[in-house]
Amino acid sequence: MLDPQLLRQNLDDIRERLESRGYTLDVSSITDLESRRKALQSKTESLQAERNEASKRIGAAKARGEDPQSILDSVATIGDQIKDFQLELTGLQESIHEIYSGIPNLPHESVPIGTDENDNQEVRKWGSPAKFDFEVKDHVDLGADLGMMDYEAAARLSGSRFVTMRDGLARLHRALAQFMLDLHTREHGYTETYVPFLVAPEVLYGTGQLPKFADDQFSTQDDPPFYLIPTAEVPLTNLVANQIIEADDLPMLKVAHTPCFRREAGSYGRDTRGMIRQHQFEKVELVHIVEPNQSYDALEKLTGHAEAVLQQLDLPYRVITLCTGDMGFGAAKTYDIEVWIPSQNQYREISSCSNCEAFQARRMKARWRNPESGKPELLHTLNGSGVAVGRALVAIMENFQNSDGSISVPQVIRPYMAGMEQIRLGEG
RNA sequence: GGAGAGGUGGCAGAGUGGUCGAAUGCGGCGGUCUUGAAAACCGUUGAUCCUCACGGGUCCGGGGGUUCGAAUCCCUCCCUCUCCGCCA
Repeated sequence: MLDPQLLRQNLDDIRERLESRGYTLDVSSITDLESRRKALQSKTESLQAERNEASKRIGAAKARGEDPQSILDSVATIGDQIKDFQLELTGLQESIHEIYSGIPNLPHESVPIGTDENDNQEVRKWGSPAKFDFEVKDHVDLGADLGMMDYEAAARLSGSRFVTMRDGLARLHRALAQFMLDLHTREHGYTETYVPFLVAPEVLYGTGQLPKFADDQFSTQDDPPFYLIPTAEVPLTNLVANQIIEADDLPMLKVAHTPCFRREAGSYGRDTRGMIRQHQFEKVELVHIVEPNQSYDALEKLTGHAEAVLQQLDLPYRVITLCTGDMGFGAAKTYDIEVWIPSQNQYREISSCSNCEAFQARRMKARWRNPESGKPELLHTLNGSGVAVGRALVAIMENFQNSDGSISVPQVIRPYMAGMEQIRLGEG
């Protein structure tokens, strides 16, 4: 959520800045609602003040043994009036809050203006795609030929966009997550964190998935429902919801390995083949909780930590800055890291690193005590994949495939697989 | 799932209808004393909304009710703890 004060005072300016991300702010209805709210609020509050004052006089009169009847008469109807006003005021405030909750974050000034992914800017490239002297297979064929990856079996259990794996591939998948966790905790200073995979609705509100993106989430039928986390960003970031963090405890760097669940509504027909886009996948997620003036430094560091994973795995990638039109709802600035996928002859997203500034913190009421002011102030939150495990598996399978259909295990992963150097047919 | 106890400021803990946003202690901050520190003593110390400001409103787990007035009474939901049952 944007700062309501800022919003009220700079409506036109903010409308203009949001225009760059393809969002049209309804200035006139906001102006209208706000002016009605303002009038009603001051009217209600002065009535409350009047009642409080009279009630005190009644108490004082009784204490002196006097008859308070005349004061009682004078406030006989005030309670009902207040109730009516409050009802209307609450309604107005809810409408305003609903509108504000649906407004995306303001892009940072360094974000390129653009409408879609074609306007994203490449920041840097690392490594160079390997040259193959044979016809490359995609990970689906590689996995099937090894007998270790079966989409039909998964479909019999759960329908489309699920996978089953066995033997070497299942193990490689697990090893990748272990490797990433160890790298981030041992070398990048993150605290390994275990979190719930089912969360309450207000938790999804805090990070911005609700109310606008309810259709993308899986939920249970309980009342209130539990939501299956679409990313560990949700529970990790919400750990500071409704908290006031001491300056000494910042920055907080958290890492978690979790399954992620997404409906993928609206992506029909996209990436239907293989593991790129699934209803269930695993991800190692990085979250930074920082004081505001550190957040852009933190974004560079966070992105670097995700890149380190790919560098150690020796996977070629590039980093791009998302343009205003391609950014997610809560982000002020986002770097995507894209890994080389040989079968598609292109780079595909494997990590997305965002600075949300105070956007999520305001929704979550996540604050820190600024030593300079002594007052609680909003934190800045950042998140990034470090990295998507399923897509890393795809990238390794395709980039490390050999002409005989076997897959070489990257050096850094071998200790996690009892020294195994290759995954090949008939060997578990 | 059953039975019981309980949710009050950073923490502990009083407060059962009226100047209670809340005693007291601890902690934090400032000061006196000290070469410095500790101890002792004094002072100070919740969050949030509206307002340029003055000032005012709201908050004692959430929601609702009774009342001129609710931390306090009633209803309801949630959570925590203890015991039993079940379970990994």
